[in-house]
Amino acid sequence: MTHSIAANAANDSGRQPLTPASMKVACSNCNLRELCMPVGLNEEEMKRIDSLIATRRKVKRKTALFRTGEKFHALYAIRTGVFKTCVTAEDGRDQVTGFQMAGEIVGLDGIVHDQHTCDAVALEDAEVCVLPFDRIGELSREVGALQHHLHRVMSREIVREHGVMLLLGTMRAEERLAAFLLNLVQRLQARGFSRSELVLRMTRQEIGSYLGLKLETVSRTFSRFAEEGMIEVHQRQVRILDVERLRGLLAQPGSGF
Amino acid sequence: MTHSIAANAANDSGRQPLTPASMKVACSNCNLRELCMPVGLNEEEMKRIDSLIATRRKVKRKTALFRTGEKFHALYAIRTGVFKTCVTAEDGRDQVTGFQMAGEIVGLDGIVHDQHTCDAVALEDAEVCVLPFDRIGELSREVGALQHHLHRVMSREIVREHGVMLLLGTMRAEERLAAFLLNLVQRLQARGFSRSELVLRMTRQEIGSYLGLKLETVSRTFSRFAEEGMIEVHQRQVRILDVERLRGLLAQPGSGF
DNA sequence: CGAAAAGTTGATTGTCTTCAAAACTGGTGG
DNA sequence: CCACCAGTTTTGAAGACAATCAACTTTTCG
Repeated sequence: MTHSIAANAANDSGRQPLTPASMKVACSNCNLRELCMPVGLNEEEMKRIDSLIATRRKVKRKTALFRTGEKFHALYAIRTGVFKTCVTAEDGRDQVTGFQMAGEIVGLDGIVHDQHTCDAVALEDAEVCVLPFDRIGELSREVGALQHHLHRVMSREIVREHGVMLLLGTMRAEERLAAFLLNLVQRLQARGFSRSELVLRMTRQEIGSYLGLKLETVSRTFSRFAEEGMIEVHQRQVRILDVERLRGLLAQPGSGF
Repeated sequence: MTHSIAANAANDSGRQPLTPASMKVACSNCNLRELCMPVGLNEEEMKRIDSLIATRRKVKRKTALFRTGEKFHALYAIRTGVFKTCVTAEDGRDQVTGFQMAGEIVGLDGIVHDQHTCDAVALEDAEVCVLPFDRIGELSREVGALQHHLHRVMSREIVREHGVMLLLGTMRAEERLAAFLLNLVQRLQARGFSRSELVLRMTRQEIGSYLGLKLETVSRTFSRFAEEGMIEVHQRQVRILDVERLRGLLAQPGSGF
Protein backbone atom coordinates (compact mmCIF):
# COMPACT_ATOMS: atom_id res chain seq x y z
CA MET A 1 0.00 0.00 0.00
CA THR A 2 2.78 2.38 -0.78
CA HIS A 3 0.46 4.37 -2.93
CA SER A 4 -2.55 4.70 -0.64
CA ILE A 5 -4.79 7.67 -0.99
CA ALA A 6 -3.44 8.92 2.31
CA ALA A 7 0.09 8.77 0.93
CA ASN A 8 -1.02 10.69 -2.11
CA ALA A 9 -2.56 13.35 0.08
CA ALA A 10 0.71 13.67 1.95
CA ASN A 11 2.66 13.93 -1.27
CA ASP A 12 0.21 16.50 -2.32
CA SER A 13 0.63 18.88 0.56
CA GLY A 14 4.31 18.89 -0.37
CA ARG A 15 3.44 19.56 -4.00
CA GLN A 16 5.69 20.93 -6.75
CA PRO A 17 8.15 18.20 -7.46
CA LEU A 18 9.05 20.33 -10.49
CA THR A 19 9.51 23.71 -8.85
CA PRO A 20 11.86 24.07 -5.89
CA ALA A 21 11.57 27.33 -3.99
CA SER A 22 15.06 28.65 -4.66
CA MET A 23 14.47 29.38 -8.33
CA LYS A 24 15.50 32.53 -10.15
CA VAL A 25 12.74 34.50 -11.86
CA ALA A 26 13.54 33.38 -15.39
CA CYS A 27 12.22 30.96 -17.93
CA SER A 28 15.70 29.73 -18.70
CA ASN A 29 15.89 27.79 -15.50
CA CYS A 30 12.21 27.18 -14.90
CA ASN A 31 11.32 23.54 -14.58
CA LEU A 32 8.09 24.14 -16.42
CA ARG A 33 9.94 25.39 -19.46
CA GLU A 34 9.05 22.54 -21.77
CA LEU A 35 5.43 22.96 -20.86
CA CYS A 36 4.97 26.64 -21.56
CA MET A 37 7.92 27.77 -23.67
CA PRO A 38 9.39 26.77 -27.03
CA VAL A 39 12.26 24.31 -27.04
CA GLY A 40 15.56 24.44 -28.86
CA LEU A 41 16.44 28.08 -28.25
CA ASN A 42 20.00 29.33 -28.20
CA GLU A 43 21.35 31.32 -25.26
CA GLU A 44 20.69 34.68 -26.84
CA GLU A 45 17.07 33.80 -27.54
CA MET A 46 16.62 32.36 -24.09
CA LYS A 47 17.86 35.61 -22.57
CA ARG A 48 15.32 37.53 -24.57
CA ILE A 49 12.52 35.28 -23.52
CA ASP A 50 13.56 35.73 -19.92
CA SER A 51 13.07 39.44 -20.37
CA LEU A 52 9.48 38.71 -21.22
CA ILE A 53 8.52 37.82 -17.69
CA ALA A 54 7.48 41.09 -16.15
CA THR A 55 6.52 39.75 -12.78
CA ARG A 56 5.10 36.84 -10.94
CA ARG A 57 1.81 37.10 -9.24
CA LYS A 58 0.37 35.11 -6.38
CA VAL A 59 -3.33 34.35 -6.51
CA LYS A 60 -5.12 33.23 -3.36
CA ARG A 61 -7.61 30.39 -3.39
CA LYS A 62 -11.05 31.46 -4.59
CA THR A 63 -9.81 34.78 -5.95
CA ALA A 64 -9.67 35.79 -9.59
CA LEU A 65 -6.59 36.19 -11.72
CA PHE A 66 -8.80 38.21 -14.06
CA ARG A 67 -12.49 38.73 -14.55
CA THR A 68 -14.86 39.27 -17.46
CA GLY A 69 -14.73 42.85 -18.65
CA GLU A 70 -11.28 43.66 -17.29
CA LYS A 71 -8.80 45.12 -19.72
CA PHE A 72 -6.54 42.54 -21.33
CA HIS A 73 -2.84 43.20 -21.22
CA ALA A 74 -1.12 39.93 -20.48
CA LEU A 75 -1.20 36.19 -20.78
CA TYR A 76 -0.46 34.15 -17.70
CA ALA A 77 1.64 31.02 -17.43
CA ILE A 78 0.60 28.99 -14.43
CA ARG A 79 3.49 28.04 -12.16
CA THR A 80 1.63 26.44 -9.29
CA GLY A 81 -1.98 25.78 -8.43
CA VAL A 82 -5.06 24.96 -10.44
CA PHE A 83 -7.43 27.45 -12.03
CA LYS A 84 -10.88 27.25 -13.50
CA THR A 85 -12.05 29.52 -16.29
CA CYS A 86 -15.74 30.25 -16.64
CA VAL A 87 -18.00 32.28 -18.86
CA THR A 88 -21.24 33.82 -17.73
CA ALA A 89 -24.39 34.38 -19.80
CA GLU A 90 -26.39 37.58 -19.54
CA ASP A 91 -28.95 35.80 -17.42
CA GLY A 92 -26.36 34.68 -14.92
CA ARG A 93 -25.93 31.07 -15.92
CA ASP A 94 -22.32 30.13 -16.06
CA GLN A 95 -20.22 27.45 -17.61
CA VAL A 96 -16.78 26.29 -16.56
CA THR A 97 -14.81 26.20 -19.79
CA GLY A 98 -11.69 24.54 -18.43
CA PHE A 99 -9.40 23.64 -15.57
CA GLN A 100 -5.80 24.76 -15.99
CA MET A 101 -2.69 23.61 -14.19
CA ALA A 102 1.07 24.18 -14.05
CA GLY A 103 2.62 25.05 -17.40
CA GLU A 104 -0.66 25.96 -19.06
CA ILE A 105 -1.51 29.41 -20.38
CA VAL A 106 -4.63 31.39 -19.54
CA GLY A 107 -5.87 34.70 -20.88
CA LEU A 108 -6.05 33.96 -24.61
CA ASP A 109 -9.72 34.93 -24.64
CA GLY A 110 -8.80 38.55 -23.99
CA ILE A 111 -6.88 39.16 -27.22
CA VAL A 112 -9.82 39.69 -29.59
CA HIS A 113 -11.46 42.60 -27.86
CA ASP A 114 -8.62 43.72 -25.64
CA GLN A 115 -10.82 42.70 -22.79
CA HIS A 116 -11.31 39.47 -20.91
CA THR A 117 -14.46 37.52 -21.68
CA CYS A 118 -14.20 34.98 -18.89
CA ASP A 119 -13.12 34.70 -15.28
CA ALA A 120 -10.01 32.82 -14.22
CA VAL A 121 -10.30 31.78 -10.58
CA ALA A 122 -7.72 29.94 -8.51
CA LEU A 123 -9.03 26.73 -6.96
CA GLU A 124 -6.10 26.71 -4.56
CA ASP A 125 -3.35 29.20 -3.71
CA ALA A 126 -1.50 29.69 -6.96
CA GLU A 127 1.28 31.55 -8.67
CA VAL A 128 1.54 32.71 -12.27
CA CYS A 129 4.08 34.37 -14.54
CA VAL A 130 2.75 37.57 -16.08
CA LEU A 131 3.53 37.76 -19.80
CA PRO A 132 2.67 41.25 -21.12
CA PHE A 133 1.09 40.69 -24.49
CA ASP A 134 2.75 43.55 -26.33
CA ARG A 135 6.11 42.16 -25.25
CA ILE A 136 5.10 38.77 -26.59
CA GLY A 137 4.21 40.44 -29.87
CA GLU A 138 7.54 42.22 -30.17
CA LEU A 139 9.57 39.22 -29.18
CA SER A 140 7.79 36.77 -31.39
CA ARG A 141 8.66 39.00 -34.32
CA GLU A 142 12.31 38.45 -33.48
CA VAL A 143 12.27 34.88 -32.24
CA GLY A 144 10.54 32.66 -34.71
CA ALA A 145 10.29 29.78 -32.29
CA LEU A 146 8.33 31.93 -29.87
CA GLN A 147 5.97 33.04 -32.61
CA HIS A 148 5.26 29.50 -33.62
CA HIS A 149 4.94 28.44 -30.02
CA LEU A 150 2.28 31.06 -29.39
CA HIS A 151 0.36 29.93 -32.45
CA ARG A 152 0.52 26.37 -31.24
CA VAL A 153 -0.68 27.29 -27.78
CA MET A 154 -3.71 29.03 -29.25
CA SER A 155 -4.38 26.24 -31.72
CA ARG A 156 -4.09 23.68 -28.94
CA GLU A 157 -6.75 25.54 -27.00
CA ILE A 158 -9.05 25.51 -30.02
CA VAL A 159 -8.55 21.77 -30.43
CA ARG A 160 -9.10 21.17 -26.72
CA GLU A 161 -12.40 23.02 -26.95
CA HIS A 162 -13.41 20.89 -29.93
CA GLY A 163 -13.00 17.93 -27.62
CA VAL A 164 -15.16 19.52 -24.97
CA MET A 165 -17.81 20.26 -27.55
CA LEU A 166 -17.80 16.62 -28.59
CA LEU A 167 -18.15 15.64 -24.96
CA LEU A 168 -20.99 18.06 -24.29
CA GLY A 169 -22.75 17.35 -27.54
CA THR A 170 -22.63 13.58 -27.76
CA MET A 171 -21.67 11.90 -24.48
CA ARG A 172 -23.78 10.55 -21.65
CA ALA A 173 -23.03 11.30 -18.01
CA GLU A 174 -20.83 8.26 -17.41
CA GLU A 175 -18.77 8.91 -20.49
CA ARG A 176 -18.32 12.56 -19.62
CA LEU A 177 -17.05 11.81 -16.15
CA ALA A 178 -14.79 9.02 -17.38
CA ALA A 179 -13.33 11.34 -20.02
CA PHE A 180 -12.85 14.01 -17.40
CA LEU A 181 -11.02 11.73 -14.98
CA LEU A 182 -8.83 10.22 -17.66
CA ASN A 183 -7.89 13.63 -18.97
CA LEU A 184 -7.04 14.95 -15.52
CA VAL A 185 -4.96 11.99 -14.52
CA GLN A 186 -3.13 12.07 -17.82
CA ARG A 187 -2.19 15.70 -17.36
CA LEU A 188 -1.14 15.09 -13.77
CA GLN A 189 0.98 12.17 -14.85
CA ALA A 190 2.73 14.38 -17.39
CA ARG A 191 3.63 16.59 -14.44
CA GLY A 192 5.17 13.82 -12.42
CA PHE A 193 2.18 12.78 -10.33
CA SER A 194 0.67 9.37 -9.94
CA ARG A 195 -1.11 7.83 -12.89
CA SER A 196 -3.78 6.37 -10.66
CA GLU A 197 -4.36 8.78 -7.82
CA LEU A 198 -5.50 12.34 -7.85
CA VAL A 199 -6.91 15.00 -5.62
CA LEU A 200 -9.70 16.97 -7.21
CA ARG A 201 -9.18 20.68 -6.78
CA MET A 202 -12.76 21.48 -7.75
CA THR A 203 -16.21 20.83 -6.30
CA ARG A 204 -18.84 18.51 -7.73
CA GLN A 205 -20.66 21.64 -8.77
CA GLU A 206 -17.68 22.86 -10.76
CA ILE A 207 -17.10 19.47 -12.35
CA GLY A 208 -20.78 19.43 -13.24
CA SER A 209 -20.63 22.86 -14.78
CA TYR A 210 -17.68 21.83 -16.90
CA LEU A 211 -19.37 18.59 -17.99
CA GLY A 212 -22.84 20.02 -18.52
CA LEU A 213 -24.26 18.02 -15.63
CA LYS A 214 -25.83 18.84 -12.28
CA LEU A 215 -23.74 18.24 -9.19
CA GLU A 216 -26.06 15.43 -8.07
CA THR A 217 -25.45 13.61 -11.32
CA VAL A 218 -21.71 13.96 -10.88
CA SER A 219 -21.95 12.61 -7.36
CA ARG A 220 -24.15 9.71 -8.40
CA THR A 221 -21.85 8.83 -11.26
CA PHE A 222 -18.82 8.84 -8.98
CA SER A 223 -20.71 6.50 -6.66
CA ARG A 224 -21.64 4.19 -9.51
CA PHE A 225 -18.02 4.02 -10.71
CA ALA A 226 -16.99 3.20 -7.15
CA GLU A 227 -19.68 0.53 -6.72
CA GLU A 228 -18.47 -1.11 -9.90
CA GLY A 229 -14.93 -1.11 -8.63
CA MET A 230 -13.51 1.20 -11.26
CA ILE A 231 -12.45 3.90 -8.84
CA GLU A 232 -12.20 4.59 -5.16
CA VAL A 233 -13.58 7.91 -3.99
CA HIS A 234 -13.08 9.61 -0.67
CA GLN A 235 -14.42 13.08 -1.09
CA ARG A 236 -11.96 14.77 -3.41
CA GLN A 237 -9.43 12.02 -3.37
CA VAL A 238 -9.83 9.61 -6.20
CA ARG A 239 -7.93 6.47 -6.99
CA ILE A 240 -8.33 4.86 -10.36
CA LEU A 241 -8.51 1.11 -10.00
CA ASP A 242 -9.37 0.07 -13.53
CA VAL A 243 -8.22 2.47 -16.21
CA GLU A 244 -9.10 0.10 -19.00
CA ARG A 245 -12.72 -0.16 -17.98
CA LEU A 246 -12.90 3.62 -17.69
CA ARG A 247 -11.45 3.94 -21.17
CA GLY A 248 -13.93 1.35 -22.32
CA LEU A 249 -16.79 3.60 -21.31
CA LEU A 250 -15.70 6.06 -23.95
CA ALA A 251 -15.42 3.73 -26.90
CA GLN A 252 -18.39 1.44 -26.27
CA PRO A 253 -21.84 2.91 -26.33
CA GLY A 254 -22.31 4.38 -29.75
CA SER A 255 -20.45 1.35 -31.12
CA GLY A 256 -19.68 3.56 -34.05
CA PHE A 257 -22.42 2.93 -36.55
CA MET B 1 -44.30 41.66 -49.28
CA THR B 2 -41.11 42.85 -50.85
CA HIS B 3 -39.19 40.50 -48.62
CA SER B 4 -41.11 37.29 -49.06
CA ILE B 5 -39.36 34.03 -48.57
CA ALA B 6 -39.61 33.45 -52.27
CA ALA B 7 -37.86 36.74 -52.93
CA ASN B 8 -35.14 35.74 -50.56
CA ALA B 9 -34.71 32.46 -52.29
CA ALA B 10 -34.40 34.30 -55.57
CA ASN B 11 -31.86 36.67 -54.15
CA ASP B 12 -30.10 33.69 -52.80
CA SER B 13 -29.60 31.88 -56.04
CA GLY B 14 -27.97 35.06 -57.29
CA ARG B 15 -25.83 35.28 -54.19
CA GLN B 16 -22.60 37.22 -53.73
CA PRO B 17 -23.68 40.83 -53.41
CA LEU B 18 -20.15 41.42 -52.10
CA THR B 19 -18.09 39.61 -54.68
CA PRO B 20 -18.54 40.42 -58.35
CA ALA B 21 -16.98 37.96 -60.72
CA SER B 22 -14.51 40.31 -62.38
CA MET B 23 -12.23 40.64 -59.37
CA LYS B 24 -8.47 40.41 -59.41
CA VAL B 25 -6.91 37.75 -57.21
CA ALA B 26 -5.74 40.07 -54.45
CA CYS B 27 -6.78 41.03 -50.98
CA SER B 28 -6.28 44.69 -51.76
CA ASN B 29 -9.42 44.82 -53.83
CA CYS B 30 -11.38 42.03 -52.21
CA ASN B 31 -14.73 43.04 -50.87
CA LEU B 32 -14.32 40.72 -47.93
CA ARG B 33 -11.18 42.51 -46.84
CA GLU B 34 -12.57 43.98 -43.63
CA LEU B 35 -13.81 40.56 -42.65
CA CYS B 36 -10.67 38.55 -43.00
CA MET B 37 -7.76 40.98 -43.19
CA PRO B 38 -6.39 43.70 -40.93
CA VAL B 39 -7.45 47.28 -41.61
CA GLY B 40 -5.38 50.46 -41.89
CA LEU B 41 -2.54 49.10 -43.95
CA ASN B 42 -0.45 51.31 -46.20
CA GLU B 43 0.07 50.46 -49.86
CA GLU B 44 3.38 48.71 -49.30
CA GLU B 45 1.91 46.49 -46.60
CA MET B 46 -1.13 45.78 -48.69
CA LYS B 47 1.05 44.66 -51.55
CA ARG B 48 2.85 42.25 -49.26
CA ILE B 49 -0.39 40.84 -47.96
CA ASP B 50 -1.52 40.32 -51.54
CA SER B 51 1.54 38.17 -52.07
CA LEU B 52 0.28 35.92 -49.34
CA ILE B 53 -2.53 34.49 -51.41
CA ALA B 54 -1.01 31.54 -53.13
CA THR B 55 -4.11 30.39 -54.91
CA ARG B 56 -7.81 30.17 -54.76
CA ARG B 57 -9.49 26.86 -54.52
CA LYS B 58 -12.99 25.81 -55.44
CA VAL B 59 -14.69 23.26 -53.23
CA LYS B 60 -17.74 21.41 -54.46
CA ARG B 61 -20.77 20.85 -52.30
CA LYS B 62 -20.36 17.92 -49.91
CA THR B 63 -16.64 17.67 -50.52
CA ALA B 64 -13.94 18.40 -47.97
CA LEU B 65 -11.57 21.36 -47.96
CA PHE B 66 -9.45 19.29 -45.58
CA ARG B 67 -9.93 16.21 -43.46
CA THR B 68 -8.76 14.93 -40.10
CA GLY B 69 -5.23 13.60 -40.33
CA GLU B 70 -4.21 15.54 -43.43
CA LYS B 71 -1.02 17.54 -43.20
CA PHE B 72 -1.59 21.16 -42.27
CA HIS B 73 0.02 23.76 -44.44
CA ALA B 74 -2.43 26.58 -44.90
CA LEU B 75 -5.29 28.52 -43.44
CA TYR B 76 -8.28 29.17 -45.65
CA ALA B 77 -10.27 32.36 -45.97
CA ILE B 78 -13.76 31.63 -47.20
CA ARG B 79 -14.78 33.72 -50.19
CA THR B 80 -18.11 32.14 -51.06
CA GLY B 81 -20.19 29.31 -49.70
CA VAL B 82 -20.78 27.89 -46.25
CA PHE B 83 -18.71 25.21 -44.55
CA LYS B 84 -19.18 22.99 -41.57
CA THR B 85 -16.31 21.78 -39.44
CA CYS B 86 -16.69 18.56 -37.51
CA VAL B 87 -14.64 16.41 -35.21
CA THR B 88 -14.97 12.66 -34.95
CA ALA B 89 -14.44 10.51 -31.86
CA GLU B 90 -12.61 7.18 -32.04
CA ASP B 91 -15.93 5.38 -31.87
CA GLY B 92 -17.30 7.23 -34.86
CA ARG B 93 -19.58 9.73 -33.16
CA ASP B 94 -19.11 13.14 -34.60
CA GLN B 95 -19.84 16.67 -33.59
CA VAL B 96 -20.24 19.70 -35.83
CA THR B 97 -18.05 22.35 -34.20
CA GLY B 98 -19.12 25.26 -36.35
CA PHE B 99 -20.58 26.66 -39.54
CA GLN B 100 -18.34 29.12 -41.37
CA MET B 101 -19.21 31.63 -44.05
CA ALA B 102 -17.66 34.32 -46.25
CA GLY B 103 -14.77 36.16 -44.62
CA GLU B 104 -14.22 33.60 -41.91
CA ILE B 105 -11.05 31.58 -41.48
CA VAL B 106 -10.83 27.80 -41.19
CA GLY B 107 -7.90 25.55 -40.51
CA LEU B 108 -6.64 26.95 -37.20
CA ASP B 109 -6.99 23.52 -35.61
CA GLY B 110 -4.12 22.21 -37.73
CA ILE B 111 -1.40 24.45 -36.31
CA VAL B 112 -0.68 22.55 -33.07
CA HIS B 113 0.27 19.23 -34.54
CA ASP B 114 0.92 20.23 -38.12
CA GLN B 115 -2.04 18.09 -38.96
CA HIS B 116 -5.74 18.77 -39.21
CA THR B 117 -7.88 17.46 -36.39
CA CYS B 118 -11.26 18.10 -37.95
CA ASP B 119 -12.99 17.98 -41.32
CA ALA B 120 -14.08 21.10 -43.16
CA VAL B 121 -16.85 20.25 -45.61
CA ALA B 122 -18.58 22.61 -48.02
CA LEU B 123 -22.36 22.70 -47.61
CA GLU B 124 -22.68 24.33 -51.02
CA ASP B 125 -20.26 24.99 -53.85
CA ALA B 126 -17.64 27.24 -52.35
CA GLU B 127 -14.41 29.06 -52.97
CA VAL B 128 -11.57 29.81 -50.57
CA CYS B 129 -8.30 31.70 -50.57
CA VAL B 130 -5.37 29.51 -49.65
CA LEU B 131 -3.07 31.19 -47.14
CA PRO B 132 0.13 29.13 -46.73
CA PHE B 133 0.90 29.20 -43.05
CA ASP B 134 4.64 29.66 -43.31
CA ARG B 135 4.03 32.73 -45.46
CA ILE B 136 1.68 34.07 -42.79
CA GLY B 137 4.40 33.53 -40.23
CA GLU B 138 7.04 35.39 -42.26
CA LEU B 139 4.74 38.23 -43.16
CA SER B 140 3.35 38.74 -39.70
CA ARG B 141 6.92 39.21 -38.50
CA GLU B 142 7.17 42.16 -40.86
CA VAL B 143 3.66 43.56 -40.73
CA GLY B 144 2.61 44.09 -37.14
CA ALA B 145 -1.02 44.58 -38.06
CA LEU B 146 -1.13 41.16 -39.69
CA GLN B 147 0.43 39.56 -36.65
CA HIS B 148 -2.13 41.11 -34.36
CA HIS B 149 -4.91 40.25 -36.76
CA LEU B 150 -3.97 36.59 -36.72
CA HIS B 151 -3.90 36.59 -32.93
CA ARG B 152 -7.32 38.14 -32.87
CA VAL B 153 -8.73 35.62 -35.32
CA MET B 154 -7.52 32.78 -33.15
CA SER B 155 -8.71 34.41 -29.95
CA ARG B 156 -12.09 35.08 -31.52
CA GLU B 157 -12.42 31.41 -32.31
CA ILE B 158 -11.61 30.53 -28.71
CA VAL B 159 -14.24 32.95 -27.46
CA ARG B 160 -16.79 31.65 -29.96
CA GLU B 161 -16.21 28.14 -28.71
CA HIS B 162 -16.72 29.32 -25.14
CA GLY B 163 -20.15 30.44 -26.26
CA VAL B 164 -20.89 27.07 -27.79
CA MET B 165 -19.79 25.36 -24.61
CA LEU B 166 -22.19 27.56 -22.65
CA LEU B 167 -24.94 26.62 -25.06
CA LEU B 168 -24.21 22.90 -24.91
CA GLY B 169 -23.66 22.88 -21.19
CA THR B 170 -26.56 24.94 -19.93
CA MET B 171 -29.30 25.51 -22.51
CA ARG B 172 -32.46 23.62 -23.29
CA ALA B 173 -33.47 22.70 -26.83
CA GLU B 174 -35.55 25.83 -27.48
CA GLU B 175 -32.83 28.12 -26.25
CA ARG B 176 -30.21 26.36 -28.32
CA LEU B 177 -32.17 26.67 -31.51
CA ALA B 178 -33.08 30.28 -30.80
CA ALA B 179 -29.44 31.11 -30.13
CA PHE B 180 -28.47 29.32 -33.33
CA LEU B 181 -30.96 31.20 -35.49
CA LEU B 182 -30.14 34.57 -33.97
CA ASN B 183 -26.43 34.01 -34.42
CA LEU B 184 -26.87 32.92 -38.01
CA VAL B 185 -29.10 35.80 -39.00
CA GLN B 186 -26.81 38.28 -37.31
CA ARG B 187 -23.81 37.04 -39.27
CA LEU B 188 -25.80 37.06 -42.50
CA GLN B 189 -26.95 40.59 -41.81
CA ALA B 190 -23.33 41.68 -41.34
CA ARG B 191 -22.76 40.35 -44.87
CA GLY B 192 -25.55 42.35 -46.39
CA PHE B 193 -28.37 39.84 -46.24
CA SER B 194 -31.77 40.24 -44.70
CA ARG B 195 -32.07 40.49 -40.97
CA SER B 196 -35.21 38.41 -40.96
CA GLU B 197 -34.87 35.83 -43.68
CA LEU B 198 -32.37 33.11 -44.17
CA VAL B 199 -31.80 29.93 -46.08
CA LEU B 200 -30.27 27.18 -44.02
CA ARG B 201 -27.35 25.58 -45.78
CA MET B 202 -27.33 22.60 -43.45
CA THR B 203 -29.64 19.69 -42.67
CA ARG B 204 -31.60 19.20 -39.45
CA GLN B 205 -29.13 16.48 -38.66
CA GLU B 206 -26.22 18.89 -38.95
CA ILE B 207 -27.95 21.56 -36.92
CA GLY B 208 -28.69 18.91 -34.32
CA SER B 209 -25.10 17.77 -34.22
CA TYR B 210 -23.93 21.33 -33.69
CA LEU B 211 -26.49 21.95 -30.94
CA GLY B 212 -26.15 18.62 -29.21
CA LEU B 213 -29.68 17.56 -30.20
CA LYS B 214 -31.19 14.83 -32.35
CA LEU B 215 -32.61 15.84 -35.70
CA GLU B 216 -36.16 15.03 -34.55
CA THR B 217 -35.79 17.48 -31.69
CA VAL B 218 -34.56 20.17 -34.06
CA SER B 219 -37.52 19.56 -36.36
CA ARG B 220 -40.01 19.60 -33.49
CA THR B 221 -38.55 22.78 -32.09
CA PHE B 222 -38.75 24.50 -35.47
CA SER B 223 -42.39 23.44 -35.64
CA ARG B 224 -43.10 24.77 -32.15
CA PHE B 225 -41.49 28.12 -32.98
CA ALA B 226 -43.64 28.27 -36.09
CA GLU B 227 -46.85 27.34 -34.22
CA GLU B 228 -46.16 30.12 -31.77
CA GLY B 229 -45.71 32.58 -34.59
CA MET B 230 -42.09 33.38 -33.92
CA ILE B 231 -40.82 32.10 -37.24
CA GLU B 232 -42.06 30.79 -40.54
CA VAL B 233 -40.41 27.64 -41.84
CA HIS B 234 -40.56 26.15 -45.29
CA GLN B 235 -37.95 23.44 -45.38
CA ARG B 236 -34.66 25.28 -45.25
CA GLN B 237 -36.12 28.71 -45.71
CA VAL B 238 -36.74 30.49 -42.47
CA ARG B 239 -38.28 33.87 -41.83
CA ILE B 240 -37.99 35.40 -38.40
CA LEU B 241 -41.26 37.04 -37.44
CA ASP B 242 -40.56 38.00 -33.85
CA VAL B 243 -36.89 38.53 -33.02
CA GLU B 244 -37.66 39.88 -29.59
CA ARG B 245 -39.50 36.78 -28.49
CA LEU B 246 -36.69 34.63 -29.83
CA ARG B 247 -34.22 36.72 -27.87
CA GLY B 248 -36.47 36.42 -24.86
CA LEU B 249 -36.06 32.67 -24.92
CA LEU B 250 -32.39 33.10 -24.14
CA ALA B 251 -32.67 35.43 -21.17
CA GLN B 252 -35.73 34.04 -19.44
CA PRO B 253 -35.60 30.57 -18.03
CA GLY B 254 -32.84 30.50 -15.43
CA SER B 255 -34.02 33.96 -14.31
CA GLY B 256 -30.41 34.35 -13.28
CA PHE B 257 -29.83 33.09 -9.78
C1' DC C 1 -38.67 9.64 -63.28
C1' DG C 2 -37.50 7.05 -59.38
C1' DA C 3 -34.62 6.07 -55.58
C1' DA C 4 -32.38 8.06 -51.80
C1' DA C 5 -32.11 11.65 -48.65
C1' DA C 6 -34.30 14.84 -45.71
C1' DG C 7 -37.98 16.26 -42.85
C1' DT C 8 -42.26 15.79 -39.98
C1' DT C 9 -45.00 13.89 -36.43
C1' DG C 10 -46.60 10.53 -32.86
C1' DA C 11 -45.93 7.22 -29.00
C1' DT C 12 -42.90 5.50 -25.73
C1' DT C 13 -38.71 5.14 -23.11
C1' DG C 14 -34.60 6.53 -20.69
C1' DT C 15 -31.57 9.70 -18.67
C1' DC C 16 -30.82 13.44 -16.25
C1' DT C 17 -32.86 17.10 -13.40
C1' DT C 18 -35.35 18.70 -9.65
C1' DC C 19 -36.66 18.72 -5.01
C1' DA C 20 -35.66 17.20 -0.55
C1' DA C 21 -33.31 15.47 3.46
C1' DA C 22 -29.49 14.02 5.81
C1' DA C 23 -24.41 13.30 6.53
C1' DC C 24 -20.03 14.87 6.24
C1' DT C 25 -16.02 18.25 6.04
C1' DG C 26 -13.19 21.88 7.21
C1' DG C 27 -12.53 26.22 9.01
C1' DT C 28 -13.46 29.68 12.81
C1' DG C 29 -14.21 31.67 17.00
C1' DG C 30 -15.47 31.07 21.64
C1' DC D 1 -9.42 22.43 21.97
C1' DC D 2 -13.90 21.73 20.90
C1' DA D 3 -18.36 23.15 19.14
C1' DC D 4 -20.59 25.01 15.60
C1' DC D 5 -21.79 26.49 11.04
C1' DA D 6 -21.55 27.11 6.17
C1' DG D 7 -20.38 24.78 2.31
C1' DT D 8 -20.12 20.39 0.20
C1' DT D 9 -21.51 15.76 -0.74
C1' DT D 10 -24.50 11.82 -0.81
C1' DT D 11 -28.74 9.55 -1.62
C1' DG D 12 -33.75 8.94 -2.60
C1' DA D 13 -38.14 9.81 -5.07
C1' DA D 14 -40.64 12.13 -8.50
C1' DG D 15 -40.86 14.66 -12.66
C1' DA D 16 -39.29 16.80 -17.15
C1' DC D 17 -37.09 16.87 -21.32
C1' DA D 18 -35.02 14.99 -25.06
C1' DA D 19 -33.97 10.44 -27.23
C1' DT D 20 -35.53 6.55 -29.47
C1' DC D 21 -38.40 3.95 -32.38
C1' DA D 22 -41.50 4.07 -36.06
C1' DA D 23 -44.38 5.47 -39.90
C1' DC D 24 -45.12 8.55 -43.29
C1' DT D 25 -44.45 12.69 -46.43
C1' DT D 26 -41.72 15.68 -49.08
C1' DT D 27 -37.75 17.00 -51.52
C1' DT D 28 -33.61 16.42 -54.01
C1' DC D 29 -30.75 14.88 -57.44
C1' DG D 30 -28.63 11.53 -60.50
